[in-house]
Amino acid sequence: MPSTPAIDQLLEGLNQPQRDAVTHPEGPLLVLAGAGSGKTRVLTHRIAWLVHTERARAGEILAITFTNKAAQEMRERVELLLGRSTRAMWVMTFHAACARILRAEAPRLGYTRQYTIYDQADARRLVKRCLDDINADSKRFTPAAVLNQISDAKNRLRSAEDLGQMVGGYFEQTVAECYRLYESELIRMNAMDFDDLLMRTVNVLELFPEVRARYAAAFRHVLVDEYQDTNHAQYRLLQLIAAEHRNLLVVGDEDQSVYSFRGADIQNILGFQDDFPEATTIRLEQNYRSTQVILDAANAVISRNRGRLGKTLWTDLGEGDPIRIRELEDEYAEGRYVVGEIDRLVDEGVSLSEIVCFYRTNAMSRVLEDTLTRREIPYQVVGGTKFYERAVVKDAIAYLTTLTNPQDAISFARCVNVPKRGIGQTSLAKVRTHADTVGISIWDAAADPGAVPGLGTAAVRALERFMTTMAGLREKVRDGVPVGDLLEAVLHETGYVEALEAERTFEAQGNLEILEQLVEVGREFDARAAGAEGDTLDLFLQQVALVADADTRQDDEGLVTLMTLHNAKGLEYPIVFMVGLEEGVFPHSRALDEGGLEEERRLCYVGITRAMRELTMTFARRRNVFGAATPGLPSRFLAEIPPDLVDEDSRPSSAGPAMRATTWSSSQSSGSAGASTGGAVDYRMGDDVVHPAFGDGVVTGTESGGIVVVRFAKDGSERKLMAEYAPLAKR
DNA sequence: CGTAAATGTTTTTTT
DNA sequence: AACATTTACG
Repeated sequence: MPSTPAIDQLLEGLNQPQRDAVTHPEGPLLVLAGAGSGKTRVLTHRIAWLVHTERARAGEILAITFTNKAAQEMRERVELLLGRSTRAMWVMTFHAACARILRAEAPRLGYTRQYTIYDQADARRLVKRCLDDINADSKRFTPAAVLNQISDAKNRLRSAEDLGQMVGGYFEQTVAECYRLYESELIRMNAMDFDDLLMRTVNVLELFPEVRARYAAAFRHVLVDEYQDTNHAQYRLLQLIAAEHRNLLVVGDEDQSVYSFRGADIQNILGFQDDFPEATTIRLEQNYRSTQVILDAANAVISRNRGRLGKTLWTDLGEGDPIRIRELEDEYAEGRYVVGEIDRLVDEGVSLSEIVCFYRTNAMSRVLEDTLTRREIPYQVVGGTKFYERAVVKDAIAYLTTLTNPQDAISFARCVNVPKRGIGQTSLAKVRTHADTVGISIWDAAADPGAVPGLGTAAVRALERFMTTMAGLREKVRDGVPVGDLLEAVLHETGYVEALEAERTFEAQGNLEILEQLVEVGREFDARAAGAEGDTLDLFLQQVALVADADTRQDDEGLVTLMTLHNAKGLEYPIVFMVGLEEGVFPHSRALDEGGLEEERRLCYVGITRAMRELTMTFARRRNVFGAATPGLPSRFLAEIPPDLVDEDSRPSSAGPAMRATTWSSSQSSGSAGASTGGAVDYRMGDDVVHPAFGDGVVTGTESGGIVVVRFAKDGSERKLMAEYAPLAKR
């Protein structure tokens, strides 16, 4: 029997709970998977098992992952297990699945199949325009903040009307008004933002029962990874699709929920048993990744959180090395320390690809990058300025978008005068107004520039030339020219490449190389999509719009990896550095303001549990924030790690107080922490002081850890300074 | 209309 | 400090 050994193979090496999850017969299943407990294995083996035992055909499986990269990896692993293609399987992110459903169903909502997907920058630009249109006070209503509010509403499946009807003050009503206009603008331009992809899919499924029935029947088995990070729209989507077969398998860990700012609702995983009373729950608590010391530290930190389902990780990998905590002078010393350690590790035979450095915010990567570059250590940054967010790439994409979606005024505006063609803001505004008044698309208005009132003859001629070029390119789109060739044609016929070449700068050269990469991406897409139907350009644009920075990570390269803690989820590295463990940085001050301490702690838990063998955490006494030196105290998370797990000796920074890992939490209460610095001055409320940068001030308070609060006369600002280190003097 | 200077904004995290 | 947007001027 050929099937028996294969099934054995599928279950081989799995522990009992993993095996139970993989062979779960039918019905809802909740897998609470601690960090490093092999949840990806469970998911891949489960899918393979379903197909292999003919409980589902490939096309009946919908598997949701958090990133495109994870989807791709999952697909590859399932293919390896099954030994056959998984093309019919839906293995993708929520957003990609929704985009795909909407490509088929969006016409029911008044969109065309060629709808544009706006990224956050596009969306913000549009919100800004809407705010201007409704004359909102630009001081109180920043586009980013309002877009956040709109995004929150959409993630809760609330329409602009819903929001307007809810009682609320002036602020809420203005947001609702902006939302209403923003929404009608999106529809007019045949565009959706990221949140729309989810909400519109839910709309389609709710409004058209026959559509819902079709997808609900099609997906016999639905599997969801990182369930703790789903928001309400995603939750509702799963209910609509999975309520029938009830074969919903969700895998998650409430301790790793770190996306509440994106609307993720931890209640989704905490309440799964209430939603599906017949659900089975399986816990995976054996960790196959980290040493016991690392797990003990992680367990100790996360145990401070409330409202957990509760689980304790264990391993049989042995104790391992203690966690190293290091105090550095500033972020440069921190960078030098980390890079020095990397050097040492490399000498010991460690591969660069085994090393990762995590930080709280993207901006913190720069110092590390500089230091690595100086020491000539190759590295990769995951996140930061993403390929598809580079201005040149967005320009090129805007051209393609304009060609396929002529209603998209944002993309049109982006490319119409790049390179410079003499069609500036004033002319563009006239065209736009004309289009709005007559009720035609911006493309149609521009196609007949003579009819636009008040447009100068030079602008008319420029527009005519531009539109002739674009019309020619549109012919190519109609003829089904491959994406790679089309991109090439666009870049040359519009004069884009020539303009860059004429610049003759180092930067322009780099941009040209980036564009070559983009053309290459197009060609690769063509190669893979060969034989598909005619509208490959739309598919390409859809795919490009949903690429995330986490997807750009490379493995098996001789590169050190740098990334934010948020990007770290789901990954593991033998050697982990966590930098910037300072109050205000991590936990981030803004998160603290919003009551997000527990989420910050979960983020810390995620970081710690990425480490397999060695974990080093650093903090700096001084850090430049917004270009100004800011004193820092060790993060409270450091004090939450039991002292006996920490290596306390060999402080790299000779200067400064000899704070021990075990003592900094207690020493914070004494006014002059650390003691050993000479000349520590006691400040009292009301003392007149002077600061070289901020000028004269008066002490308005003192806080634990040797912090004085000073109000400065010059700008009336109140600042917290560390009495010991700040260049502050009594008068 | 385009350039350069001034001004404002940003840094929390992302599909 | 870095970058985007707005303003002033040629």
